[in-house]
Amino acid sequence: MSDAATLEPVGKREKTKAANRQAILDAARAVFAQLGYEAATVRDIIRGTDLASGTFYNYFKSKEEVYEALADDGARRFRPILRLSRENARSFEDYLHSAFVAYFQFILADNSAEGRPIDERRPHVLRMDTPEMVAVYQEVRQSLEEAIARGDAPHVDADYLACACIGMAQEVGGEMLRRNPRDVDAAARFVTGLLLNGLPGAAKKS
Amino acid sequence: MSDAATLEPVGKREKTKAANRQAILDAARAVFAQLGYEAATVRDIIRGTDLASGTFYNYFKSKEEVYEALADDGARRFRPILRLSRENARSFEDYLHSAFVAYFQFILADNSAEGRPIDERRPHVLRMDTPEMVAVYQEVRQSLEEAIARGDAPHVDADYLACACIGMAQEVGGEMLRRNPRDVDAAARFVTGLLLNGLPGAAKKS
DNA sequence: GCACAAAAGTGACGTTTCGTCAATTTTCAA
DNA sequence: TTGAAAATTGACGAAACGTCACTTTTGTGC
Repeated sequence: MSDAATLEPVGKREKTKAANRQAILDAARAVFAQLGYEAATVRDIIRGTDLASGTFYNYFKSKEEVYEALADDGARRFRPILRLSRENARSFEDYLHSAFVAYFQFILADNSAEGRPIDERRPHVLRMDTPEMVAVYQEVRQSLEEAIARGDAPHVDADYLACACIGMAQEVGGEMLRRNPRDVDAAARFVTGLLLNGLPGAAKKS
Repeated sequence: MSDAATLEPVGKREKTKAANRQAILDAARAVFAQLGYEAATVRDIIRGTDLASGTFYNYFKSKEEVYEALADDGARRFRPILRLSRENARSFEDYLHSAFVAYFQFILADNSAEGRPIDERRPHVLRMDTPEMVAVYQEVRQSLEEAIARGDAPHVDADYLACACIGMAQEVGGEMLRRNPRDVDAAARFVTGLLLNGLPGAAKKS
């Protein structure tokens, strides 16, 4: 019981460093939710921790960089979920559907926290340019490319297709959050149907 | 020749007021393009005009409000173009295609100005919540609803569909701008095909 | 344990930007 | 022409910024 484990933060240095960074991120999440992104200041964030103002700049250059780190965090948590969808899928349709379900559930969970309306919290949009965000994009594109190569999907422009999927996920996901009740599965079925068969595939069954 | 015309700015008051507002917007456009949105300050903007700093606040509450006004402007210019697409369309497919072409050409024109990379200019995303932006959304949704009612399109959830169209237009449009050459028509064909027939409809003709 | 060097934390400080406001100039209409 | 309303001006105090000399904490070699 003494040798294994201790895989990451060993020394006290690294442990507090990781803890401080996380404390700042947590505080930032709370502050953004409460004041909105634009109104929040670096001081507001640091006040939510027991650190001094100067310490903030040991970890991040600015409020923007904190936001990117949060986005990155989200993407990093989402990626393995997405991968699972791919591995467990029995068909291409199944993959698409479960991937969208995963994404919609993800944003649903991320937005169940209290605070002001979702839209005011963020600098308006999950930017597509942080490293982890790009990784998610690549993951999606690669899945699509493989499906095409395997013959599960027609020969389409994989980059455009990935963009289309992400764009739809974002906008339809946002609309889903605005609705009541929030029906993740219905939204996922809509998008999946639209992708596979176009408008006829998205038609309501009535 | 003396009665008609003079529909909008008559008195000198209103004329300079409109001119000042426009001067601020123009300066803001330039400053955002040059410094990026985040780095730009209210002072940077006002320095681009011959007005004093205090005057800025007679017209806008903040940098954010200026950005919204710019987005609003864009939407206001885009709306009639969109309407034309609808009126001149001979079929639903034709409508979709020309609407996407219109949008892609629009963002292409908006981004041919010099400056730093597109992504750094804006607070990341054409927000969907300014009044004119909402109007564009409504315009799209209404077109789709009419097409459905007319029987040109199947019975689908018009709100989700409008969101999907807008999301795809944004992301695919962004990707189109990143490419070289920038082929507006190809992008529009991709999206239209995807909407009408799903993946098979988006397939490359090869 | 002790001592010393490297790393990290602290908060006061000068700087920059903010938003306001009393004073001034411009416009309009009587 | 004149006076009141509207708009502009720039200086000012408040607020946030980012830095840096100094202190505290941690790791290492003796």
